[in-house]
Amino acid sequence: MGTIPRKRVTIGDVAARAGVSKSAVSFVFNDRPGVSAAAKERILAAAADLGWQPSARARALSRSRTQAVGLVIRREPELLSTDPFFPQFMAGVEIGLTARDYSLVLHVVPDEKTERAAYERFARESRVDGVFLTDVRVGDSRPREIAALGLDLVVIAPEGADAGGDVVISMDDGAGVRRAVHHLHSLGHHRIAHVMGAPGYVHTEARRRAWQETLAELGLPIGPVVTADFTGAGGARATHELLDLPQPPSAILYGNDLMAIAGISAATDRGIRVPEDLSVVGFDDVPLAPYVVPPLTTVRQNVVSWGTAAAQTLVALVERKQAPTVQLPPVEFVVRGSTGPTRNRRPA
Amino acid sequence: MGTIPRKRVTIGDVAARAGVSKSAVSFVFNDRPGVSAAAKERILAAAADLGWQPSARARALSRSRTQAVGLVIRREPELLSTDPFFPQFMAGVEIGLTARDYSLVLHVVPDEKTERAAYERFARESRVDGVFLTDVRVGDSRPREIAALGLDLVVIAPEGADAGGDVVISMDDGAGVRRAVHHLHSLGHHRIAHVMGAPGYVHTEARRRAWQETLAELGLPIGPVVTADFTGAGGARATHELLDLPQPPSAILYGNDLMAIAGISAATDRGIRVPEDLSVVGFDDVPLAPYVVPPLTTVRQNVVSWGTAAAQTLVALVERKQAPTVQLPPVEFVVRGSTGPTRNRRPA
DNA sequence: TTGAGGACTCAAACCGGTTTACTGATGGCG
DNA sequence: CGCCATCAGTAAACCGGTTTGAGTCCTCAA
Repeated sequence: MGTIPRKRVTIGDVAARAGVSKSAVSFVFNDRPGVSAAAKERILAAAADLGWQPSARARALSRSRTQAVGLVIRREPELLSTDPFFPQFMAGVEIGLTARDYSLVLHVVPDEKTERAAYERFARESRVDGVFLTDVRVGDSRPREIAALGLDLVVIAPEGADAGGDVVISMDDGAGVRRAVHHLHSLGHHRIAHVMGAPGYVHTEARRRAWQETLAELGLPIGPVVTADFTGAGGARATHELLDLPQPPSAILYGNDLMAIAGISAATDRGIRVPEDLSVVGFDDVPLAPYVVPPLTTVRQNVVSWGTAAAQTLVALVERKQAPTVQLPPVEFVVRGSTGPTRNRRPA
Repeated sequence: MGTIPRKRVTIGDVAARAGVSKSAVSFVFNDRPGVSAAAKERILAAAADLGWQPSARARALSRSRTQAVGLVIRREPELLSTDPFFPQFMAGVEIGLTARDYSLVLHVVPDEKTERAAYERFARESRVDGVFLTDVRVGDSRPREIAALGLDLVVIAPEGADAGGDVVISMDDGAGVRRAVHHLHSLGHHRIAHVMGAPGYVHTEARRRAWQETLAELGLPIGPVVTADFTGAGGARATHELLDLPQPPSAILYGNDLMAIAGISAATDRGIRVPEDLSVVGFDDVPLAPYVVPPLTTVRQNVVSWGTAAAQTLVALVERKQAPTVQLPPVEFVVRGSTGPTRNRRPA
């Protein structure tokens, strides 16, 4: 005889098999008191036999909570596959979420309109309990909007960003920049330029500010700055602009690795050698950084750990529990071949 | 007086406001007949007034479907932020999913055990209706396992992969490789080596086979092959191995861009110039490819379109509808500066 | 005039859990 | 010994939708 067309096994089946009520099973699976050790054992055995596990669907409805959080990734197509941030961040988030049996719902959107729609959909459909917010911009209105939708929120932003009372996982972008400038200074560089990423972002601003403040502290002149956009093309353009200057810099600090690598390429095209004629520092430490010619000196941040911290914090927020205090590892500064001593020493 | 502590608005509120039953509201929101035009209008107005939208939670339970699909990303930490595949694929998936109001649930896992656990959790918790499977390996048992879990499945794999009856979105990895080999041949290259990616993957195998077959077609000797692992370190190691050969190749075709770029770096370190002494071809066209020195000749695939096709297919599968036939754009071969005519012409 | 059929509409059951209120049975204690 | 607190366990309500079955009202053909 064939197998009976097997329906999905439910909590009722488990209860029947263990000879108890549905409530008892529910209590056991939610670590609530009110079930004897013997009964608990029978219930667990029955569940194991039947291969039963509470359905997230049913649970979500009765608890009015999804056990899922959302992440909206907004990226220009050009930058989508370059950015080392999101893959690492998501890997970290995963670590923090699976430990608490949460899931991550993802939306990848191209522009602001679709981004807003994604958050609204999250809220209206009750698909997630809370969301992460990254790529914060100066004067960003999204935190308020998201809060208004009734979603719990954890913001990921550089230290010192105006958080307006939101829960923030903050990383110290400035520390890396400071180390970079000190490194260049110790190599004798005097004219240190900066190529900024896309304007408007808090982290773009934070990096520029740290660059400027460190130069001031060291008594160096505030070198030229060019605003770019985090893309390779933008980095190349900015580099040409800087090298066209009557008094070009001897070192350039870029807002990310992609621009820095494009910068090396642009310089090389002009016959300017790196690092003999020009020192280059990136930001991110993409996996390719050690393998470009010359290998890129850059700032490495532990993005995975931010993700984990952000996830733990968001889960705690959703469950109205005390958020664990997480210690984020400090930034690292990785010296490779793209920086070297300057030849044109401080002019008289 | 203060605002009344507002509860979540439900279908009942909408029904009451429109003066109809819950069923009528449900019918309207599911495009089912049986509601007069007048009633429909009142219902839509009421819903709009109240800002109501069906709750995904409740809908998932009553329909026994989540309107969400899952993607499990397994990547070694080293490769996580390098791989241009997943970000683009996810962006494409998003396009296909939002059109049908589906969501994407993501898990990023480090190894096989956690990967299996992720699929099991998807199924047991009923969190998703179907899943994508990528990075198919030779003799992969996962399609069977996933099917056994009762999840609908769409496999993304190179053409010719043994699909065992699964629904497959297949891309033609071989076409790109063939174009690359022809390109090198037309430049006069005779000894064309291949650096493979991580062994065991269907796409690693497909690329190697295409390389070999094209060489044979052109009457060229089957050059040396080295197995690597898609990482920069692996690519560098493989390159040194090839250049150490008594009769080193004049051109190397790599399994991906990261290895190719590391290969250029390794060759440069040895004083071998690219492309004068050695031509290099990558695979992927990462955004950095135009900006390394020299700019990388490589194969570009439209991964976004795979994602969209895969998403549309999976949704159709889940809903037991006819899958749309999607035409995937052909691969492109991008010639840049890392390939050039060989100096040591075909030996006598 | 009647009956069949179609168009609308609604009440109730259902999806599969969680939570609440309540019942018995113990047990500790004054 | 009597009373109250505690523990184990259950039935039923509930979460917020979808789906089914039955009922009402109209229209049209026989």
